[in-house]
Amino acid sequence: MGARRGEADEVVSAPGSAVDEPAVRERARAIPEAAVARLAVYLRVLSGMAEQSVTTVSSEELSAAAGVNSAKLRKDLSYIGSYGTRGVGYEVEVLVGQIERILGLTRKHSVCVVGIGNLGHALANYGGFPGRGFPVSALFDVDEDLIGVPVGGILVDHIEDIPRVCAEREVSIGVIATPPPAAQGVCDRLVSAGVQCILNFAPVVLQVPDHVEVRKVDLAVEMQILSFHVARRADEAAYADEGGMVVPG
Amino acid sequence: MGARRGEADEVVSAPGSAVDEPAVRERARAIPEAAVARLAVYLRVLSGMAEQSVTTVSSEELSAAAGVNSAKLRKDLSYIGSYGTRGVGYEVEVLVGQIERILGLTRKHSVCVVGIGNLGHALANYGGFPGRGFPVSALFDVDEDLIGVPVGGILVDHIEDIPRVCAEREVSIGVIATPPPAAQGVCDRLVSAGVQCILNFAPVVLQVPDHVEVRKVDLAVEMQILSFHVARRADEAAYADEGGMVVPG
DNA sequence: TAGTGTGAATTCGTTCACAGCG
DNA sequence: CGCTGTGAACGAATTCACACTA
Repeated sequence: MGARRGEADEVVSAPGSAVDEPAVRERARAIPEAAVARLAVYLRVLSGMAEQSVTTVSSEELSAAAGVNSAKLRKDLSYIGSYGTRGVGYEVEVLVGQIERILGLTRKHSVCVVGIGNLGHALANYGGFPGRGFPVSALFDVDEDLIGVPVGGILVDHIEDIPRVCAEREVSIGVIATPPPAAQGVCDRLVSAGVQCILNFAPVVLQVPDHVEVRKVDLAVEMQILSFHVARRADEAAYADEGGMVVPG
Repeated sequence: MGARRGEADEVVSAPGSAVDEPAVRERARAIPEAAVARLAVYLRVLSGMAEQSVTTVSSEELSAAAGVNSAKLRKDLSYIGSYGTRGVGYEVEVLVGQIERILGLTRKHSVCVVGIGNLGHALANYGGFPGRGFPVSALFDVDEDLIGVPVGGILVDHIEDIPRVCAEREVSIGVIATPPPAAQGVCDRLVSAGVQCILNFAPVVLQVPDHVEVRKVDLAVEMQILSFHVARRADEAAYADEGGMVVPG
């Protein structure tokens, strides 16, 4: 904390005129995280449509395919500019391009995977991560039997070499797929190697400096949230059985 | 939609007096989703503490370990009742028990995994899902070469048998790890088999009836969110270089 | 006319700040 | 006295509803 808190001139009208690259800076900061996640989903749906030679979509169609309501979709798209045509809809190609630009997908992001167990293997074998643009360019483990072995076409290096290898291959995203006890140590190495974005599959809360972005994928948490819903349903059912629920007209 | 929208008497004061099981029903519905996800994290941290024979924690300690601030932690815990001691903190064992109860972890939830590729294998081999309480009791695929083969101790069945097998083994959570084109079909089968909770690893937006709960784990989306942050950082750096940033006092 | 783009209203979640209790 | 538990203030995200325009 300190130098943060942008001067961001409120997101006012008059957006996408002539300019191309500039003016995006202020904009980018203003997009809510939740909207960014959805933009990625819209992008996938739109890519599918493009493949099927669909050229135009309305907010209604696109939102249905993406599983959100149309107001939310339009609001989300408005964060990135005005690329629709009133009375008509959006050009698929244009939206794909604009979302890719905002998400920074016009540039490649080298990825490394640390921890080549079951999951690490699965990740390495995706070979060029989901949706491409994310080439896996380094793999790490501690197991001596794995060092130097190719997995998904990449040789596994030792965890000690994270700083050197990550620097050489300009890794910008680190994926942690180690057992829990190893995760924080690996994370520290990645951070000192200059990696600023981390995707963590280990069920551990990572401690990182402010400038590092961590996203986590936590199986146990997901399962437990589902469990909560199962339980809630059971409670409601029991409640209804007791005569507590009013049957609607 | 219709019979929803609880009568929930506002969550007012005077909570955990004598009653034990009842009164929780109204309560459960009132816990924000975001808080449920965090409760799962607190549970893990607390379990770790219990293993190390820690008997008491303050909101300050626990929140630091869980990576949230203490106000949020206390608010989250207040949703499940008043189990702390003012001036002291919380008893680890008590909190573990209460969170497990709220998350429905006192009951086992049978899980099936559909799609036994790289990821499916990894999931099946966790054998009894993260944090236990989630025994994997069925596996499915379409590949004839896999049917009848044991993976992680369970025989793989054909996708056509989802309804029968899921009913027999009382599966309450379905995990989809198939290629994208197969996901919706599998989802439909799970739903018609009575599975009400689904964890979806396929990069597809599933369409399900209202009463089914879907959580998704979407690698591509996670990577793209990180990409967005990389891009934002780059923009900010460029902006600062241009002399646009005011160096704070 | 059909459908975008967006202020305004609303809902939801977080943080503050302090009363109350052990 | 210290720490919990929580109303109240705040802020972020969603939804509404309609002016606007191709």
